[in-house]
Amino acid sequence: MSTSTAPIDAGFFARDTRDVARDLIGVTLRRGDVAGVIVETEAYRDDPASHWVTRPRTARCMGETFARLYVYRIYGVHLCLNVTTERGRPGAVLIRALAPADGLDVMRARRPGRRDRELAGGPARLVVALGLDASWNGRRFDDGLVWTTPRAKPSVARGPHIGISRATELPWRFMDVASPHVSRGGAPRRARPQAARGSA
DNA sequence: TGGCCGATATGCT
DNA sequence: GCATATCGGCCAA
Repeated sequence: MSTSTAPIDAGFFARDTRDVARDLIGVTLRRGDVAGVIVETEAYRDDPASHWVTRPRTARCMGETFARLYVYRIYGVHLCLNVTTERGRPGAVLIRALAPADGLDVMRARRPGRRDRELAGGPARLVVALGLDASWNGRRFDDGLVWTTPRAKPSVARGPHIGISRATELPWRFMDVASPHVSRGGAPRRARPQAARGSA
């Protein structure tokens, strides 16, 4: 069965980062035979937690490009996948979780001994599940990856950033309310997610 | 040049 | 729930 149709074009990313992060929920991300539905994202622009501020050299692409992959290493071992956004302003969207949709056997081979929910439910996990590495940094978003919009938009909730120590009050984390594949057990505890129609 | 910290994941208490 | 692995980038000296 096909749950996705139209491919995303580069102009999709040349918009307000929060709108891009919200609209990426439900999008299918495919690399070869492996695919997953994006169920959780985070938006970063020029807030104090953004790499545009904390790692200006490596995150230079946030300000100079849109629709390019930004892959960085964290805590020595893990890689995270972002896509740069906005024309003429710094911005990037962190892909935080996928719901596995195709190529489950390949994902299991890449992450042996993991439950299906843990295959791609986390920023570093989905990088492993898709078989990406640091060499993907700087590529065009569609160089080796296919992004397709959902036939029907899922219900999107918003909540605060997680995993960071600054600017945690910004409600720039977006997630599919119906998906059990979001990281950190789903809805945030301290601030309950709210409807995310319209950016703020 | 040294030291500190991080947009994480995992294992142990 | 909390400590820790592990390393590149960044800032202070």
